[in-house]
Amino acid sequence: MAAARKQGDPDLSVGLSPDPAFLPHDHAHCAGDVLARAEARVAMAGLRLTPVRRRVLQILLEAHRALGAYDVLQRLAAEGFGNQPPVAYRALEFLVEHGFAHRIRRLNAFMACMHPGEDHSPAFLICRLCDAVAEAPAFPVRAALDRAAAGLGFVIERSNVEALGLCPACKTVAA
Amino acid sequence: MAAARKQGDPDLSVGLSPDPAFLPHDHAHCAGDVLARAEARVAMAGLRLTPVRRRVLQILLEAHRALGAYDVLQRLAAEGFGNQPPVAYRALEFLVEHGFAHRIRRLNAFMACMHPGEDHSPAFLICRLCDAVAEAPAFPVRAALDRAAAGLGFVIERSNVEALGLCPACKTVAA
DNA sequence: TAGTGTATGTTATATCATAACGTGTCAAGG
DNA sequence: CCTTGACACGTTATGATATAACATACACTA
Repeated sequence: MAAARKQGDPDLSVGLSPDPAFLPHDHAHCAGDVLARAEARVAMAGLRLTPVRRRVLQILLEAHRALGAYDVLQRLAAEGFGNQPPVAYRALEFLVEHGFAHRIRRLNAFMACMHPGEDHSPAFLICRLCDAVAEAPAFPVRAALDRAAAGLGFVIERSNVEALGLCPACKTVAA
Repeated sequence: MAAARKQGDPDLSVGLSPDPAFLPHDHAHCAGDVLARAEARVAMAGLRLTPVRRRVLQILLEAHRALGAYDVLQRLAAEGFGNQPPVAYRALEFLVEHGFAHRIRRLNAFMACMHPGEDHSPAFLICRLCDAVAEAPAFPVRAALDRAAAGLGFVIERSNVEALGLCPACKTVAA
């Protein structure tokens, strides 16, 4: 499914391109620059950004919102890559594993990381009306979480913070 | 699947009953008292804790760990309730909706809330080895999250914080 | 009693995800 | 050169999770 729709709704996503970040920003930066930095980081780490993986990252960057694995797969297939689920899942797993993308569990979807290599305890703000997802800086959140975990003797390795609510635009409309 | 196992693993869950909270605690309190308080809260709120819903809550309390919807369903069916997925999903949805249970997305599972009516911005600490889940107090986490969201003009309605790592017991074993 | 709202039971299907295996590619070492 | 081993990709098949849609039952009340 397209992450931005409920099951059963028609897929209006192609050509719509709503901007899912809540504040105006330089979209060119989002795609081009992030991809360039990803290439650099991959080289540094001795990883392989293969054609499928690169293309999946591009797809996520271009969509600029959370996409389901099958959405990604559909686009891959249309370009001559494999058309079976594992192709998409494997590429997505690689990207998530190495911090180039994030998995949004509430939406069963994936989105490109907008700050690869930086910060990295992201919190996701998901609009329940338009399904836009913003990646909020969340160092303080992670710090508080670490303290809570420490109190129970738990060691955190990865954390996922997802908040559901209303983005500025939908908040206004709904009011 | 049982939330405590990977796909394909045999289901050893029946009769095992490992204690998923990381610190010693009064188990009787977990089940009996929590259920009693749930009954009270339901009455206050004008909700209906029907037989299926009550039984699902009991099942979650007894299991004392995260259970998949199909695990719950299996137990319901064995007791003469409906044996189709919606029966379990609807009851679970009710419980989650009203704060009697939580959905652990990383495990595709559900667990009883151990502090119904209190605090309620829980953070879940999930052990990657034994799949035990602890519900950590997370007021500071939620506060930090609210601040981050406010900076983007986003209004949080519900939040879900899940951390993956090692519980005290597994940390020791793995060392 | 008839009507209304809510919950449950059931059928069917949609959606998400992975196991398992074969094939291709490429670089390292013989 | 040519083998070997690691890794990624393509494909088949299936498993696991979740919901739409409709039928039935039950409680309340007008």
